[in-house]
Amino acid sequence: MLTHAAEDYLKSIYKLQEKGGKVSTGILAEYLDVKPASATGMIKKLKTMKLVRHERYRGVTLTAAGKAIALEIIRHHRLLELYLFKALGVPWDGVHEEAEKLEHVISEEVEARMDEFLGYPTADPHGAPIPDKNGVVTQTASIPMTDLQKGQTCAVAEVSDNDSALLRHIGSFNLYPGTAFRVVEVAPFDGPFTIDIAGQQVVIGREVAKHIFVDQVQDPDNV
Amino acid sequence: MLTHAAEDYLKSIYKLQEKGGKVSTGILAEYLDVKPASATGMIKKLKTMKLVRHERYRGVTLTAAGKAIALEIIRHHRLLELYLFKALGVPWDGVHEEAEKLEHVISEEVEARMDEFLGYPTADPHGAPIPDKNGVVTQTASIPMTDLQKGQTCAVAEVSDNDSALLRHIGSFNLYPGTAFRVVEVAPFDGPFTIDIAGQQVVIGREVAKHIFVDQVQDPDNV
DNA sequence: AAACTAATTTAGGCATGCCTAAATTATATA
DNA sequence: TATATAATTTAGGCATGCCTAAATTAGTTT
Repeated sequence: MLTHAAEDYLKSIYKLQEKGGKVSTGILAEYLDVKPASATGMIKKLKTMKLVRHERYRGVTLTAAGKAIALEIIRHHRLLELYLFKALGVPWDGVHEEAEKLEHVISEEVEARMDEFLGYPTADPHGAPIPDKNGVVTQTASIPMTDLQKGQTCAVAEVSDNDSALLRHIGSFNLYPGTAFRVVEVAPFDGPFTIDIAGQQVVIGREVAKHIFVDQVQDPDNV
Repeated sequence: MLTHAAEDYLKSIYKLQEKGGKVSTGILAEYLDVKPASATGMIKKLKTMKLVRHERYRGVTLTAAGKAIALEIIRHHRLLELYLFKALGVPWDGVHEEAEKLEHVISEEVEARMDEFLGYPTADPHGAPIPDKNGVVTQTASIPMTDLQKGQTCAVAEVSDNDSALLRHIGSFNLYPGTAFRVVEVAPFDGPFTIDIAGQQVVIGREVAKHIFVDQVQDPDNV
């Protein structure tokens, strides 16, 4: 079995590969809050285990085996987040941290029981997709809220999960995934967004909006 | 924060202290499946942390601080066992192993939510007492099943939790804590027990009976 | 009391995974 | 092309927690 640290490296490589593309030692080290020299060491070890490919000075890639493990850990993480949120009522700004520890430790049995309890869900409380038990990820297309125009309606698809204070803030406006809203006003010069959620008007700063992703975007009827 | 290993040592010292009395380095090492030299090393470290008292060649004792941590871990373990059993339907012969890993990792928040969900329980699925959040243990008096006489009635109070196969065996007779039964026959020369559970007669070998503890013992009416 | 046995502790080693500092390689600029 | 800068890797160290082998201490026997 792999160590927790090794699992964290594989998970991080997968995530960085998803958005960025090339995963350098430095980027990986920064993401894991570790020095580059430490990342080099773990990369070497993972390479001997045939979980990653690596060419000096050229970055890391997951092998099929490495990707499978990364997806397994991500699945654990997201299932746990949703389970803690729905079954135990842990507030959504706390589930990430908790799942970060539990994801390395739960058995396949517990994974399966949570999955069943939750009705085989496809997204965690922040809207991130949950890989199925075969490692298949169903991605949904979404755009950053900052791309919205005045008058458009949409639904929250996903929010960043790593900043607890930000999540509390977003949660206070009820901007959970699935929530629909309409853009009432976009202040000029990269100013805040005023939106309408179920009749309530709230103002969302640009920095916050960058961490919110939406889908089901529709233009206003009267244009 | 303590390491998982240190927590396991404290927990083990507590448990050995409970039944045996004096906890020697050797006993502790054997219990933890570790060499005596390793136990010596950890004992030294725990001593510098003022979690145990130790005199060379004379055994270990928990300090108040050490006992508090031990009880906290045991509370986690037993709450987790019951939660996994009741909320997720993990079979009772699997919950021990799972809880063994999770006990070091859950937050106070999750502990509290499980406690609430379960209605502030006082015993785990094997009948072992769950310390309350202040570390208070409510012990119930029970006797080994092997002390029972023909004709007596009683209820299962507790069963050993560390042998998975044994638990499956006991479970197949429905001998869960709380289950009442009557002793129909005790075979001579330390032979097996024949008991009546809800009208069904089953035979329990002596070796198995040693791991079952009962309370509410009553003598037959017609004697 | 001396000697033997059992328990415990000390000493030295190994793997993991982090660190800092120095050396190396790649890339961009003059 | 030569040099400066940035990224990466190597080298050596530290803490944790396990191991084996050897030394020490305690307790028991003769």
